[in-house]
Amino acid sequence: MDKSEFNKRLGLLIRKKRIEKGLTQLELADLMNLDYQYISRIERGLISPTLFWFTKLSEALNIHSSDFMHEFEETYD
Amino acid sequence: MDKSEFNKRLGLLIRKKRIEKGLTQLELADLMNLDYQYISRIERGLISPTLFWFTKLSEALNIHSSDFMHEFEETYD
DNA sequence: CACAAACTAATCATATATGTTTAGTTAAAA
DNA sequence: TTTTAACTAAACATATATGATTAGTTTGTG
Repeated sequence: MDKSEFNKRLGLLIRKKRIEKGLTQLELADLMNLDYQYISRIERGLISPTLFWFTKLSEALNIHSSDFMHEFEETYD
Repeated sequence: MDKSEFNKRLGLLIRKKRIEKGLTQLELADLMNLDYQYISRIERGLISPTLFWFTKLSEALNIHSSDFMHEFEETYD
């Protein structure tokens, strides 16, 4: 899978999880101490977060990053 | 955990996994189509790879990235 | 010791992630 | 329809990830 498709699929899953938790982009961004435009870019697949930020994002969504990764892997099996 | 400590712990685990698989930094880098100095920097904790490259790295090491993350989480519980 | 493979370190370049601001769009609610 | 919250989009800046080269160090092996 190329980077572009990877990022798009990742963004869709992150958006799904955020909405399931009832959070806005702004609220999620506040939990991570960064700006919500960053969340918007991730969800639209424009960027691939570093592993450090992916872990912070998982914590903010109350999901183990390993579980998050597992669910993500299932989206392209 | 701050970014610096996060990266150091991640680097140590990646190095451990690479050596368990009997790969040199160069061989691992070749599997990922990038230069081995990049692997060196990750293992020394100088950088945090993007999620995309972390996934590629996991594939090259024949480990599910979710399992990799799970083992990583255990290093700081 | 000598030799070679593996790795570190430093530097410089480029690509991409991240920070910030502003304007515009969408969707829901009054 | 008007208003507002939520979001997208685009531009610009800075920080960091990634690419590449070169020199030096470590480590194992003869």
